[in-house]
Amino acid sequence: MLELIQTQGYTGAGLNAVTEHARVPKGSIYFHFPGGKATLGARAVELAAQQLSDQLAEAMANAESPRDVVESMVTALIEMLVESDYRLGCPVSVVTLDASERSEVLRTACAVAFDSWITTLADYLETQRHPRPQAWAMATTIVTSLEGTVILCRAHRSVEALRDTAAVLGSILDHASSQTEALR
Amino acid sequence: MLELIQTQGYTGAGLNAVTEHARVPKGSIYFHFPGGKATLGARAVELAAQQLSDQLAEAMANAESPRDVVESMVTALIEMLVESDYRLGCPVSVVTLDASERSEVLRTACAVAFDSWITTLADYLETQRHPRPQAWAMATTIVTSLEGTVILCRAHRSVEALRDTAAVLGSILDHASSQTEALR
Amino acid sequence: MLELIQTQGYTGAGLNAVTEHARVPKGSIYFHFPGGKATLGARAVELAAQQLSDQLAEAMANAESPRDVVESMVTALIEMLVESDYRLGCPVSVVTLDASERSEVLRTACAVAFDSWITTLADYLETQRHPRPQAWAMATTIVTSLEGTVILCRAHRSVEALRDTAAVLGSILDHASSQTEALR
Amino acid sequence: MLELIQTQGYTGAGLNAVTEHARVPKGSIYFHFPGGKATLGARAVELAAQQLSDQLAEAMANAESPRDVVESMVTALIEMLVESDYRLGCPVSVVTLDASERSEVLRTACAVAFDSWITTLADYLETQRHPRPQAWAMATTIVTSLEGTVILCRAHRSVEALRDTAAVLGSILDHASSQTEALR
DNA sequence: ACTCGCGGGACGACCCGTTTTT
DNA sequence: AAAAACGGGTCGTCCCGCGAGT
Repeated sequence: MLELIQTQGYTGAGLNAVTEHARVPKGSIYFHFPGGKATLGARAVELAAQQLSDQLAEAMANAESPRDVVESMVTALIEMLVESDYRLGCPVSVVTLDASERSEVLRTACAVAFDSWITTLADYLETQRHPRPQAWAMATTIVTSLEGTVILCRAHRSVEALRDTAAVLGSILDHASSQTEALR
Repeated sequence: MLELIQTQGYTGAGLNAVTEHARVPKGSIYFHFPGGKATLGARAVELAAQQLSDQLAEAMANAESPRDVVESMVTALIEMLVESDYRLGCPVSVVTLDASERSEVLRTACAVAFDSWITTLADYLETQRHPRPQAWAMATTIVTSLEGTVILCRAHRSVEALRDTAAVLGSILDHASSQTEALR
Repeated sequence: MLELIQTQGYTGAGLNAVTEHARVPKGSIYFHFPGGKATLGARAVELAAQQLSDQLAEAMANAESPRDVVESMVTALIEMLVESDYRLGCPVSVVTLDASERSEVLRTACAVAFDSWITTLADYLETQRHPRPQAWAMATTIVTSLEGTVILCRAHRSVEALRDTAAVLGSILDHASSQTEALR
Repeated sequence: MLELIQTQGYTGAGLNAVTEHARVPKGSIYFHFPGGKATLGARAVELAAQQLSDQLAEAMANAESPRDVVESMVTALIEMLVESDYRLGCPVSVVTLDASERSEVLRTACAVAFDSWITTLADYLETQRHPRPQAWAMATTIVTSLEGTVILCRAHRSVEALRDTAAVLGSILDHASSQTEALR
C-alpha cells in the first residue's frame, strides 16, 4: 500500500488496487486490519516511519558530523526520487495532507512518525555538542525542510532544490556548531 | 474548491461537493473548465499561488529585514492553522502529492506556484545583500521548510514547530547576513 | 423494484438487480431518488399503496355488500399468489418487517400505505350501516388478517388459508350487519 | 440470531453480527450448522415456534374461554412491542417474506411453525364446542390476523390496532360460540 | 449560443456467506 | 473447533458527456 499512497495519495490509493498489487483477497484486509482502510493506512505509515528511522540510525552511525548525516539523507532522497522518476515521496506527508482530517488514527500515526524522526535526530545533535533546545528546533527544521523540499522536487521533476537545501542546512549546522565550540 | 482541496486532498475534493459548495450546476463545470477536474484544479492552484504572492509582497514591503519577512509569514501561517483548527494548509503541496502523477497540467501549475514564491523571495534577499546563488538556495529553503513545517503542525495539531523553524530560519538569515557584512 | 422487494425482501433487493432489471444506470438512481435506496423504496411502497387502493375502489364500486368486497379482494390475492407461483406478496409488509427499523422514511411510508387501505375500507363500511368505531376496527381486522394470511399462504404454497379467512371475515361481517339491522 | 432477524430481517441479519452477538467464532457456525445460514435460520425459526407454542399452551391452560386466550396473546404481543420499542415482531413472518423464495428449508420451517400454532389453537377450539372445520378456519384467522396486526403496529409504532383486532376477534368468537350453543 | 438537467457506468470502501487450513 | 483466506456482493459516489431546453 505504501507505494500506492506515495504515487496516488491516500484517497487515490484504492483498496482494489492495494489488494490486487499485494495478491491478497479483499475480504482478508478486514480480518487483518479491523477498521478498514484507516487502520491499514496507519500501519503503512508506521512501517514507513520505521524504515526511515533505520536509515537515519545507519546514517548517524557512519557519520563524522551532523553535516554528514544530512548529506547522506539527501543522497538517499535524491536516489529515491531519481530512481522512481519522481513518483515516490514521503508517504507520511501525503497521509497528513489528505487524510488527517478524516481519521484521527491516521493523523496520530503521522504525528508519531514525524516525532520519531525528530527525536532521533535531536538526540544525536545533543551528542554532537548542540545544547538541548536548539537541538530540537534544529532537528525539526532538518526534517521539515527535507519534507518540503522533496515535495518541491516532485513538482519540478528535478533534485536541484535538495542540493540547495543541503547546502543551507550544512551551513547552519556548522554555524551552530562553531558557536558551541567558541563557548568552551 | 481551494478549501476542499486543503481539507480533503485533491482526489478527495469531489466535484459534487465543489459544485454544491459553489452553488454552480454540475453540468457547467465542463463548459467553463474544458478538461474537467484537472483544469479546475490547476486554476485553483494558480489562484492560491497569486494569493500567497500578494501576501509575500506585502510582508516584504513592511519588513526591515529578511528576518521580519519570515516572521510575518510564520505569523500568517499560525493564524491560518489556528483559526481553521488545523484544517487548512498549503493547497499546492496537496496537489503536488496526490495529483502530480496523474496530470501534467497540475504538476506544472504546482511547480510554477512554488517558483513564483521562491523567485519573489530570492529577488528580495538579493536586495538585502545576499549574493545571487545563496539567495536562491536560501529562498528555496525558506519556502520548503515552511511548507514542511505546516504539514508537521497539522499532524501535531500544534503550531510549536513553526516557532522552532522561524527561530532557526532567523538564525541562518542573521548568520548569512553577518558573513556578507564582514566582507565589506 | 416492487417485484424484487416482494420476492427477495427489501434488504435482498439489491440496487444492482434493480438497475439491471429497469435498464437504468446506477448513477441515475441517485439523481431521481436523492437519499438512495430508502427514498426509492419509499416511492415503491407509495406506488403499491396506490395500486391496491385503486383495486379496492373498484371492488367497492362493484360490490353489493361488504362481504362481496372481501371476496373480490381474496380472489385477487389468490390470483396473484397462484399466477406468481407464490413469489409475490404484499411489499408493504416486507418493507415494514425488514427496513422499518433502519429508515424512518420507509416506516412512515408503510404506515401511510396501511392507513390508506384501512381508511378506504372503514369509510365504505360506514356507508354500509356499520357504526363508526366498529367500522374502523373491522377495517383494520380485514386488512391485517388478509396481510397475515397472504404470508401464511406463501409459507404453505397453498391458498387454502385465504378461503378460511374469507369465510370467517364474511361471517363476522354478516353478524355485525344483522346486529345493526336489528337496532333499527 | 432470532433478535437480529426480528430487527433487521433475515437477509439483514449478517452472520458477522450473529457471531459477534453470540460470542461465537465465525468459523464454528459451519461446524454446528452444516448448510450455513439457512440451517441456522431454520433452527431459529423452530426455536421461535416452540417458544410461542409454550406461551400458547400456558394461555390455554389459564383461560376460561377462547376469548381469554386471544386476550392473553394480545397482551403478550403488546408487551413485546412496547418493551422493545417496536423493534421486535414475529421472526417467522420475516423469514417467510424475505427468504422463503431462496431456501426451501426455511420456507418449510416457517410453514411448520405456523401450522403448529394453528393446530394447537384449533384443537383447543374444538374442546370449546367449535365444530372441526370452523375451528380450523377460526384458528387460522386468529393467527394470521394477529401476525398481520403486529406488522401494522410496528409500522404505526402504536399498539392500538392490536386492541381493535382483539375486539373483533372476541366478537367473532362469541358469535360462533353462541351459534354452537343455540344448536344444543 | 450557451446553460445545465439528466443519463451513464466504473469504481469507491465495506461486508457478505463460505471454504480451506491448522 | 476456530483462525484465516476468499472473492463476489452491498450501497453509494465518482467524474464525465449528451442533448433538450432557454
